[in-house]
Amino acid sequence: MPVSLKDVARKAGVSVATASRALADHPRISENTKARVRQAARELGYTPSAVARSLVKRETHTLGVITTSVTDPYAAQVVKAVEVAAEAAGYHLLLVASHGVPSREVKALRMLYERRVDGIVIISARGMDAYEDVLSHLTVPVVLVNGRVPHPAVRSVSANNRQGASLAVEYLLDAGYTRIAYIGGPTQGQSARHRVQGYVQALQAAGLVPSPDVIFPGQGTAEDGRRALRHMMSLRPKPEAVLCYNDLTAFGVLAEAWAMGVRVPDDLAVIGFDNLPFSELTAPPLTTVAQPTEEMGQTAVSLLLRQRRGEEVQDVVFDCTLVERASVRR
Amino acid sequence: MPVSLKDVARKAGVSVATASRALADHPRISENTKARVRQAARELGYTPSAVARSLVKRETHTLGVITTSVTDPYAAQVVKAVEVAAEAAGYHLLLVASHGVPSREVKALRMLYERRVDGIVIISARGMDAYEDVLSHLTVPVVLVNGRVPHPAVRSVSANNRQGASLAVEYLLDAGYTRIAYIGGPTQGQSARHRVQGYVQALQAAGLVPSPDVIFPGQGTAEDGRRALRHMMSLRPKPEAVLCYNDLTAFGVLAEAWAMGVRVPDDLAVIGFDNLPFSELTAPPLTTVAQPTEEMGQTAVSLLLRQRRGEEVQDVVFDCTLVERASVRR
DNA sequence: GCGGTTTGTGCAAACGATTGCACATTGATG
DNA sequence: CATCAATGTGCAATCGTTTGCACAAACCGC
Repeated sequence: MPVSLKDVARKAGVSVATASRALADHPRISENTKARVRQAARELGYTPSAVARSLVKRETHTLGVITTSVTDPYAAQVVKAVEVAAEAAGYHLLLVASHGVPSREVKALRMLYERRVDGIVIISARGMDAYEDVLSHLTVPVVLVNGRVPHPAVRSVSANNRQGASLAVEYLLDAGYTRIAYIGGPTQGQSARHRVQGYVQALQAAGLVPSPDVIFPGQGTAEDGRRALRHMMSLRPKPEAVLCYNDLTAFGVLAEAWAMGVRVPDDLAVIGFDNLPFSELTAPPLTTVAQPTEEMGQTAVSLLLRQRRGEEVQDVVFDCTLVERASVRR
Repeated sequence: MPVSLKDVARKAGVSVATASRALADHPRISENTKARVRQAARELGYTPSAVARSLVKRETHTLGVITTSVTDPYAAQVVKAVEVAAEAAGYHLLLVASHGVPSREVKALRMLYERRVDGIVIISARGMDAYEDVLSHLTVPVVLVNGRVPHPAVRSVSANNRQGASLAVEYLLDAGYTRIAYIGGPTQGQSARHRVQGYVQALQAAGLVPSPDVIFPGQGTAEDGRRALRHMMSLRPKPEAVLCYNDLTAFGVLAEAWAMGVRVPDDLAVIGFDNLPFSELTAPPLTTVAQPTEEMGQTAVSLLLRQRRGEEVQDVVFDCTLVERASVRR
């Protein structure tokens, strides 16, 4: 059983109130008493109970994070960013995985609320629709990273996925590629919708017509990339380049290309999205669209904390940048 | 402000005690009352406060997890396993990153204790020595994954790193390689020490003498792999195969090999350790030693929970297995 | 119609902190 | 020496639950 303030107070021969103030370095407590209390606390190995403190202070100094899975490297990056920003502000993270299942996202939301976290960040939410009724009773700020929900109280910070995808396509166009394929992501998420839009728009802006038979479905997994590549290689004429919904899909393309003897970028240029740490380790290193995950995480935390202080805050959108590596010929 | 049980009780016209029992489905509360209370709770959007409950029940249903970083893919795998095991048992995770700094590990430990988590799992601990005094006052079970600490109250679950490394070397020997290099990991951690021992022992068991000039230092990063490969290629005779402390290092070797035009496995066989999800996506796919991370995570949680119930538990060690892929010729 | 069980509810004391207020000392001031 | 401010400490309420115990009403068997 942990030692409580009462134990410390008894040992120091003072009241609980005094012990509390002594440890909090209250100015009205004599140095002498403070010393005695601190001494007692040390000897007993006293560690204050954050749960008791949270109850009275009505704040837990904890942020809830809902993510699909820790093993999703993109999510991991933003979790990390959130973690350092939170840590810097004196907050810690209660992490829960939804495994992409909408019902579990809602359950997670409720559980975090029960635990009275001071703010909630949801990364890449899927089941937005079902949120309505849960959200309506929440008294805690929520921000979505790369997602949106119609609820007025929910803020979002996201990458400009449309712009990012367009950027990639323009880059390919610039490099002389014209027959450009696309491998899509989970259609429930808005990032996937925006990316395909960006792809289509950039093509149209260049006077090209996006052909449905080079737009492949996918869920953002490596396996989707492999499968799409196999289809792609059976097409006549073959695509010269492919933009992938995310890096993971691109990794699948690269892996399957190696297995099939397709040379990248000579036979096919490949471009990813997310700039995962691994993407500079592939053979060839992957050209990809980067989101400023660092800033996004920081911003998410900052929005949460500002909302908590009663400030009115706006959604924020970050532009993407292109990271040139060797999977596209220049 | 969240609505409290008092609000619900008032609305239903009963005492707080009755409201509490009604929601807990206590047998001595009439169906009628239960219905009224539930109704009131629903209408007000009542969500019980886990912090208040934790205070009286003296349990938080939360497990603390200390890891180097969420972006470390190995750690992420075991965090995930811990997460699902915890979830299944009705627990959630307070995640904190130490960034490999011993002092932060200790701080994290203290913070988790303050928050009265029901158990703590530490993944790949580094600064074991400094733990002694913190640990001595802890009244919460702690288990280390892939690490050990002399403290009697701390259990550990780990992979048999020595056996794993030996397994890899024997596999290479079997395949006809004899000049086998090794790229090491962080020497503070015990996993790195055991792996190099396994490497050395397997060589000696085959009557070979491990040569210091093919044992390269490293910290388990991709950059270490790249650097080591460059050194290696300048050696005469060159090593025919290399065992890496972990997959990340192996990825670096592979990436640099691609850049230098070194063919794997024809010019050099490469073998990793950890079997990260990405290791089947490299070119060529990486042969590697796998730890049963799933079981390890589950076991960690189970040890924690059993210790909490007062059971006496033992350390557990899992054997590693070899995952054959294409970075070693057969 | 009387003891005795069953059923349903509330009072009040926890859990472990924080904090407003009252009170007792001490010291300074006129 | 009376007055008042400053200093140091404790009492008790509070945060939002749970739960042991007491108690009243209803029901039972005889």
